[in-house]
Order: sequence, then structure tokens, then C-alpha cells
Amino acid sequence: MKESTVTAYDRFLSMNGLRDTKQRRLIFETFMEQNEHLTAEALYHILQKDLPQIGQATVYRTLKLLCENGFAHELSLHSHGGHAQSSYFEPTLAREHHDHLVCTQCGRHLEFHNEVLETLQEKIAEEYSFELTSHTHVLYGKCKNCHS
Amino acid sequence: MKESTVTAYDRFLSMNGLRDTKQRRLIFETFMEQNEHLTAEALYHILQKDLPQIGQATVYRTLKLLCENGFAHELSLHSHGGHAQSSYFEPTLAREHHDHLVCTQCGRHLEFHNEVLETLQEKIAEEYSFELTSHTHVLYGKCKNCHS
DNA sequence: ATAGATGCAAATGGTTTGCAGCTAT
DNA sequence: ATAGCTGCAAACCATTTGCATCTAT
Repeated sequence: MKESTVTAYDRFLSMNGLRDTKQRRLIFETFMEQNEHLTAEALYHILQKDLPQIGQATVYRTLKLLCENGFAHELSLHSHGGHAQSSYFEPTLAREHHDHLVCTQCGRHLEFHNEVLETLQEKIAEEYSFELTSHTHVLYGKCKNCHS
Repeated sequence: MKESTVTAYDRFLSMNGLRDTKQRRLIFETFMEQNEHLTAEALYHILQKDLPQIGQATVYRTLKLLCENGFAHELSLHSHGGHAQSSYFEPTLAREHHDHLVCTQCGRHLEFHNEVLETLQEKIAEEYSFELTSHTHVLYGKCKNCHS
């Protein structure tokens, strides 16, 4: 049974002694109900529908706080060799852990999860005496539709 | 037996009908003899010792060409949650394929390689009908020295 | 001769920051 | 009352690009 969003928000605030503001609450709630990872800018546009005067800086600041407190993950899914692109963010609560497949042609994103792989990573970290906190694993290639 | 650097350079040129210039040659040779991944700026500083008037743009342009032709890999090793950081580049020839462990505290980078993991990735890609071309796999955590 | 390469400086674009005013406590 | 937040605009910084000049072919 997942923790209710209200409780999670309270926990988020109290973890850092943050104040409860309408911007912060709206960002938290809106972000947490996303099923797909999204960019800070995409989130900003969604938020504007509810609170037109909200600022991008507030969105970035809040996302950063969410990441630092384990409520969000930041992803770099840009195909290397391309130009700078924005990070994606995804809520960690209410979502199983997963990694990504990215099509370098059409940009499509798929998620995958593999337990063997997860275990293997832990073994590798252990081998190097690393205390593993997170990982980035992205497979690049051409998706079904793009390789003729 | 590895291909000699001269031959590789010629191949690099002819693959794209590029001209042989002293900047291009110097960048290619200097980059190819690096054992560690490095940033475009770090490479630029090394190059300046041999060719003080070389421009950053030329370094970036050449690295991009190297990436597009499989002579270099671009890596994003920045610990998420931090600010924008530069990409790292590493030569692909004369180096075995490997992935990275990054210490989020001291920034130390270690390399690892695991065959089971490589095979597993191919299986996953196949499962999703992806034609795999590359991957990014970075494990973040605290290294031996940093976790008390 | 001429298409391509270079270096410079300016532009880009995602993200961060300084600051003056606003608001939760 | 006051420390924390917000929105704005300016600053940042890695990377890219336009352009006039130079150079390999």
C-alpha cells in the first residue's frame, strides 16, 4: 500500500524544515502524479495551467530539493553526440525502479527492469568496495519501427 | 595487434572525405594516446602546449567527428542533482569496453567490465526489438575512502 | 581555384543566482 | 517580526555557430 501523497508531502517538508507554500504544494502534487518522466520545462507548462504566475526558478529549485530528498530521480537520456539537452525527472514513489531504452532515431523512450541486472550491479559495487546509492543505465539503439 | 595510429587517422579522414590539417592530426594523435577519459577543455589545454593558437571550437568539432565515426565515446558522469558539468570523452581504439563507478563524494572514477552484464543488455534489447548501438552505465555511490 | 578548415567572438539554451518584495510561521 | 520563498531578470557555462580568413587539394 503506497504512502498517501499528503503524508509524503508533509514528510518532504519536515525533512528539511521547509514551509508549506501553494507553489511548493502544487509542484509536489503535480509532479508526483506523473507516470512518465518529464523535463523541468514540461512540468512548468503543466503547472502554469493551475498557477499562471509560477516561475521556472521555483520549479527548478523544488525539483532539486525533491532529488536531494529521494522523491525524484534525474535522468540524462540524451543520445551522446547530439547537442545539450535537458534532464528528465521522474517521481520515485509509486513507481517501481526501472532503466531506459532510447531510440537514437525517433527519440522514443521505453522502460525495462531486470532483477538479475540489479543484483549484478550490487555485486560489482561490492567488488570495488563501493557503497552503491544509485545508477544510470541507458541502452541506445534503433527501435522496432526505426530499423527497417 | 592494434591498428597503428597513422592508419587509424587515415581511415578517419577517408571515412568522411576530410582534409589532413595539422590541427586535426594533432587532436587525433593526442586524444588517441589518452588512457583516461577527459573533458574537451582538458584536451584543449594539453593541445595548447603543442599548438598555442588552437581554438576550442576546433577541438569540439573534431571530438564530435570522432564520436560520430566510432573513434570516441562521450560520457556523462556528473552526479545528478549537481549543476551542469562537462562531458568526458575517451578513445575507443586501444581500450577495452568498460563502464564506470563514480564516487559522489570525492568524484573518483573507476572502470569496470562484466561480460554477464554485457550479454544481459543484449538480451534485454532483443526482448524489446531494439537494435543496440551503445549504452551508458554508471554506478554512483561512495568509494572505499569516503564511506567511513 | 575552391571547397573545406580554422579561430575568433558572439549566440545558444538549460539551469542557477541575486535581489527586492511577499508570506508562512 | 523575521526567516524563508517567490518571480523576475540577469548571470553562468559548456557547447555551437556565423563569418572572414587561411589552406589542403
